[in-house]
Amino acid sequence: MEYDFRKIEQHWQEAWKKNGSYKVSNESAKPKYYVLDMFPYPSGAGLHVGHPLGYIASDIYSRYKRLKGFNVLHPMGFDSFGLPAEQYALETGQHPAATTEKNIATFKAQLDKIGFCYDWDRELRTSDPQFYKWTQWIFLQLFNSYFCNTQKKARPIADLVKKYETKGNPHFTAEQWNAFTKKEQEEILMNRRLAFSKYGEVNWCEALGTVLANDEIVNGVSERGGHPVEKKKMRQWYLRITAYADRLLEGLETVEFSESMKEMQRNWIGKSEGAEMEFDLIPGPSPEREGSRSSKLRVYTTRPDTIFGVDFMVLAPEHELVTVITTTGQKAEVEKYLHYVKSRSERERLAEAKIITGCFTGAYAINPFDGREIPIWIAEYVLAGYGTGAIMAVPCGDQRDFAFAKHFDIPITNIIGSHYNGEEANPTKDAILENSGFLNGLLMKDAIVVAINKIEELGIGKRKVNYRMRDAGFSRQRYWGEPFPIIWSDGVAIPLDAEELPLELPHVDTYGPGPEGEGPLANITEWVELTPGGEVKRETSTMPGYAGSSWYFLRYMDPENETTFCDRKASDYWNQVDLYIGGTEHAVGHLLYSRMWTKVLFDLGLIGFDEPFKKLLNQGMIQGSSRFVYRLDELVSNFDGSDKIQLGEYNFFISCNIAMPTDSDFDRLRIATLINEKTPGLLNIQTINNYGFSFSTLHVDVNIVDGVELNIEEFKKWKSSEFANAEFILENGQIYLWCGNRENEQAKFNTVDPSVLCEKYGADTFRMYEMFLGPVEASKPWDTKGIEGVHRFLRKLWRLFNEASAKAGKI
RNA sequence: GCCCAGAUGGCGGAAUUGGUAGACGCAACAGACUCAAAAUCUGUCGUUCGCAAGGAUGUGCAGGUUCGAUUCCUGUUCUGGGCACCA
Repeated sequence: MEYDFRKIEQHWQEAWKKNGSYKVSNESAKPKYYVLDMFPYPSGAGLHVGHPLGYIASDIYSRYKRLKGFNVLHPMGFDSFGLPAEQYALETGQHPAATTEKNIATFKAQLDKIGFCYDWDRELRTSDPQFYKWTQWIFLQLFNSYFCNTQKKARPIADLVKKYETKGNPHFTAEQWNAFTKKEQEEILMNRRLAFSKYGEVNWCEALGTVLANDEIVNGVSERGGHPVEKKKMRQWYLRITAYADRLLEGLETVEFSESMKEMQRNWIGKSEGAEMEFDLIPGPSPEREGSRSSKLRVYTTRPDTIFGVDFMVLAPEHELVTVITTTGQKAEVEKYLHYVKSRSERERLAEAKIITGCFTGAYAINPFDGREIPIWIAEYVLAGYGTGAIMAVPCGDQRDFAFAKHFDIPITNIIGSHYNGEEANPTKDAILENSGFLNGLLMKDAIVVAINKIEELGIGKRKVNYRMRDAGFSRQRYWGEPFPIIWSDGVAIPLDAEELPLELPHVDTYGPGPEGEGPLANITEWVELTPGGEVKRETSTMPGYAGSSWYFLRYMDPENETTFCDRKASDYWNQVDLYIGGTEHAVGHLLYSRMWTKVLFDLGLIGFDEPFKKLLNQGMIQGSSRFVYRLDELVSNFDGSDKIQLGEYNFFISCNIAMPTDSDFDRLRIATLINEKTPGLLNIQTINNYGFSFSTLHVDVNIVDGVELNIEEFKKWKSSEFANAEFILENGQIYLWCGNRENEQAKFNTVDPSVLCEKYGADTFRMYEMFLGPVEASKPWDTKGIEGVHRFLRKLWRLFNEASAKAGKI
């Protein structure tokens, strides 16, 4: 009996649909199991073979658990708000809703071909008003909550107001609070809300016309497109994720994520424990310093044990004390340096991190333990935004301090004896301290605590924990996102009532930015201005891409509910996602945000668990295996390169091993001879050895390649017959191609549409082949060739089974 | 520089409470069917010595523990990923 996969698969896919085989109920006596895929952004390019890897793995596991007697929730939906759709709208004028709708249809058709067991009745889209109604609602919960530092959890802001009204706080009494104007009170409350608004320096990207989050910037340029990013002051919304830093760290102990994933999150949070301490400044003769409010310098250090090794102080150039302490003598010098720093973009600063720059202020600080006078410098390598923006430099123990001291000839004190060799700093904690006053003879590890205790005892500093993570920017100057349910009146943010949700995204005619860097919504005056003249107006930013994805896993549990985001009964039943599968690229973005939202919802008693994902599996990337063809570019004289003959226009394509033999230099004479066979007399064979060839490599569409052999006929037709007149220098009658692994990208012509493979070999072959490539977690190159073997295997299996059944008289 | 993960045939990769290394697939080679090719089927397939039977050797490298190590320990090299003036 023939293995007619088309008939089999079509029959069953129809049967599943007709019978609603994969419809899941929230009422079941069976134990539950929740398997979730990171939902895709429905891009215009459709699915490629890299997408389904995780989906197939989760689908197989869902089916397995179902057969094992579990009630399995295995839904799919679309992360349909986002920048690309808007970019496309800007370019083509089509409404993002329309293109998104079309893209989703393509995705669903492709997914259906692969035979997944999703319960499509639970499908959701983040751009659907019935979905983002609840994204807005949760935003309001964040807005109306604060983080209680005593209970270490979120509580309604009303509790805080009550406390202020009756007891006040260290900065004001209850009476003072009650006497504040509404606006003043709101400003104070804004400092505590979990979703809050403030003027802040944001990463503004001119080219994209939007503000970017820290994790959307790589090496000072935008992750998408590599555009320059600059600092700009704007009123922005933020999520107070830093309040949850400790709980986000602790929570990692309770979940099954890969060690590297946990490590990435820990690095991002960047917790460090140390001490903040104050140094007296030497009162000098400079008249400019008279009347300055502070004569202390506060630094942050994780190594208070090295206090006797401090040879200089460094302030960030932006530090407020810089202008205060600079002496008359150094003033010109410092101003010159500050000017230089300002002229450098973030990008240059990062790129040229190795260049040591700095400037002496002329001022000194006093070491409280030995009275030494310590020169104070300013330098770029100290960041204004971390710690106190000032450090105590210990050159014998810190490499950067060491390099700085060497560069500016600052004498170095050795406090670690033979552990320091004078050649480089040694950051050890295992040395016995010397030249260290009351710490002499102590092991550094032990001295840390001794030093902190002493510092606290003397009242010159205290223990302090620092985090690298900043509060998450939550505003985007964009159209295609959730509108904020916020109205501004006299500078006070007023939340909409829950009954007014969803605040639907209005239609716009143009997607270009509004005035002063605002989003496109700012252009719709009639929507923005709620009173004539705009005294009362709507917030015009929209929420970022991670808003919807921070809680979507809850909505799948109860997708139709019109009265709440997710019924407590449903979330108690389905509880955490038992298995979450997706790519590593969301390690610090999506995963941290959804973990935070979950904790807030838990704190407010809206759900019963505080970690969203119990087990996380990161599927590896399937690298597109790109194919390149060699094209002859030019002939260059060996002697001075002055004599060039351009050959690009002839479109000579050369087989891989002739152009780039692995074991020897290429054979000029042979190539020249072959070329002259095609175009007689083009090259002078006699002098050919005085020349060198140069080649370029072109990406070839992998769909017109059989393994490493080019399909020449198809190639001539490719790209609207751009290479119709090309000449081919063959090897064994073939053009062999060079292979390289690249990311799957349309521009590199290395994407394979899974539907095509399902059509040709069947979904079962395709699914099985993806699993055969190796462990799901590993990254691996895609090679369509091996799929044949899996297909043969299934055919053999089918035949064996049917023959055996026939013999047993069962068929 | 720091952190994490990994290294097994020509290739993707199996195999761990420590017990026959190389499952399954790809590629390659040989055979069957065919006028022929494709498709399909059968067989061989780590390296090495041997006509063969059989032997030696072999899981990045160097050691160690053990009756026995791909598996455990120490050191080391390389590869991939992440972070990086974070005091």
